[in-house]
Amino acid sequence: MKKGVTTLKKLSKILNLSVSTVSRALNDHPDISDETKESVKKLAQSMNYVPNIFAKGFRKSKSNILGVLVPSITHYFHSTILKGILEEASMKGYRVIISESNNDVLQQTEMLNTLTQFGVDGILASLTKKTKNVDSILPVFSKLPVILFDKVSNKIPCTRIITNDEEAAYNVVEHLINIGKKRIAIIKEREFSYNSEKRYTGYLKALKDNNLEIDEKIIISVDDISQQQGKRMTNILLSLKQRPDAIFAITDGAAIGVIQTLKKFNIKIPEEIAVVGFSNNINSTIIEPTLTTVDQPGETLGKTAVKYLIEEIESNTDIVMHKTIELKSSLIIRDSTFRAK
Amino acid sequence: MKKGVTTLKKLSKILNLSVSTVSRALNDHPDISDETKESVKKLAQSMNYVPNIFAKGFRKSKSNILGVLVPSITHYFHSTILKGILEEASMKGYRVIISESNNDVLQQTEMLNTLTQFGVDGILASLTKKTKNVDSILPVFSKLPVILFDKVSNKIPCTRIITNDEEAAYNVVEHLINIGKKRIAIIKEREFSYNSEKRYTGYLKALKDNNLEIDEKIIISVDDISQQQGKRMTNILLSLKQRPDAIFAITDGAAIGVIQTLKKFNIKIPEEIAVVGFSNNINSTIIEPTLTTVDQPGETLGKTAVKYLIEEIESNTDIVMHKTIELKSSLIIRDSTFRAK
DNA sequence: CTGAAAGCGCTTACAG
DNA sequence: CTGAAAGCGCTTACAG
Repeated sequence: MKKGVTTLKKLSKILNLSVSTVSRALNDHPDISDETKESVKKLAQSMNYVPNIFAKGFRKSKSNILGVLVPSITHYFHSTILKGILEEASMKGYRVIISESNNDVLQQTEMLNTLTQFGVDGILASLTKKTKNVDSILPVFSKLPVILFDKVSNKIPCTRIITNDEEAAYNVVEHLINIGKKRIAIIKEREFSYNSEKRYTGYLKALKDNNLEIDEKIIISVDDISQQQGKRMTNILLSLKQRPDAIFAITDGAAIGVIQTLKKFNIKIPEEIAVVGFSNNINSTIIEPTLTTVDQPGETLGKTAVKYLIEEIESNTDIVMHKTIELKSSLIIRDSTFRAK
Repeated sequence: MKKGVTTLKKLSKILNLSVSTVSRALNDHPDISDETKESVKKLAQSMNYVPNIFAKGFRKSKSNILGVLVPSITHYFHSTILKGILEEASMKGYRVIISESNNDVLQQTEMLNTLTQFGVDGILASLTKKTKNVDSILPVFSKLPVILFDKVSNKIPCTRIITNDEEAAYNVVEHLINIGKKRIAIIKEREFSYNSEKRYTGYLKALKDNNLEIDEKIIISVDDISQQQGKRMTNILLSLKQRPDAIFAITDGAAIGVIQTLKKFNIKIPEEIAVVGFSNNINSTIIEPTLTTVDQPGETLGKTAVKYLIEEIESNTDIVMHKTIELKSSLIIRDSTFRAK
């Protein structure tokens, strides 16, 4: 530690007050006279007094640091969530430690443990896709407040902040029906993906509500959804006797692969086959035709998650009601389903 | 603090040893017998002992936390740098606090100060483009180790980690010359942007070395480089009597705007006008034609920055040699300059 | 309205 | 090889 650092002790000596009084004055304790407060604060200011965060944290066993765990920081949607988290946290006087699980279950467990032992006041986590077994991370949830966002699990008792994937997918399919499509394929993830399942449920529901046939042949599940897989699965769909007239890919990345393959075969988008993605990545306006997709409110999601987490941290009761907050996302219609003339 | 937490005191009581011995055993102090060490470690393990990071940090006035400041976390290149930072830091036993300046000079100063007072051991920062006056952030650099990366300033005495922008730009221009281009335009930022200036210097040098005319009319400077500006500036370039036969945009975003505008006017890329960007964003493979660009080693840059920062933090001398580390980036040739048949 | 004192959990110079 | 004790900078119950 640099010498010359201003401490309560130094201030108290100069002012001929006790350390306790100085501490209380700085913390606006009601017992202290306005006069004293003023003189203390003035001196503190002029001497650039900054409380030692570690002494403080140590004393109160509170760090004012939030831990955040995401699968990958370069994932665009997650980076917008992080933006919201940073902003809200900083407004509330909290700092944010970020870690990545790299979509690896082992790393995820390790990171959660390290965050915990690093003394964060609470954790905001988005799980890896492959998180089937939650046993190894469950203990963390009983040690400190943890809130899950986006990639959540319903095997874990905690507050969850998500977007209305089911409804959004329902709207996607209704939009496709509205533009005259009748044979709507979906490219989704095979299993364990909470979000994919929700979107699939919305898809099924919309088909049923509109009395459209549900055909297993155009319901495609892949292990790891990606642009590559989008391409590959489109080839499969095109090889069917009865081709679909629309393809709903569960992610923008896959939807872009779909478009690229359709273009390769000179299939007219959206006239022959319409395409919809999910997430409104930057890419979705670069691809031609521009991609109809679902815009998810990343920043708002991040901010909301922070609000609920801090509420839990600062609440005095031990009984916490776990809520599931669903934020509205919105359909963005672009050229891949409907071209304005 | 939860009750039931294992502390050194508890361990010492159970083992009938002093707290000091337990502490030393856990820290592998040479004075302690192997026997004692073993039994202490065993018990600590079985009781899930985790050192209180705040007591430790407080005691040693070291937090093992690095502060990172970037203009925007959603910026793709920076998010890859962050990935590298997180990985390297976690390997070295450090955690990372991330903040954004939102490209705002005031927020930048504030964030640097907060990081400092939050007791981070050192800071990694990438400055806002508009950082002309560094007076307000200079004090931070004398308080603790700070390393600048990517968006640096040479008005600040510190270690800098950057990519070889000048050389990379030189290579871009040489590549354009090699494919037969003679009238190469550049779209750059107006001022104060360290990176833009470097790239511009490389551009000028390559033209001179190849005896090509430097024509002010095709050297375009914009305030805030973006896709929009790329479009607008292309319109200007196309309105010239003597059109360029290649456009080098200082960022991928702008280059994409360039391509979109050229396509609007049915100009053949690269035959009539070739286009090059900078950074190798995800977008650069989505746009058609795919974009020739410069790939910058984001993760390596992040890791390197962490290495140098930790070296400074852990060095015992007060005299630190400030270095400037330049990492190699590489030209990625795609369809916007050269189409494989 | 103010102060003296204890204590948060750890490390480490000093002593043996 | 081990222990007693001091102290890091802060907050807060207790006393006046």
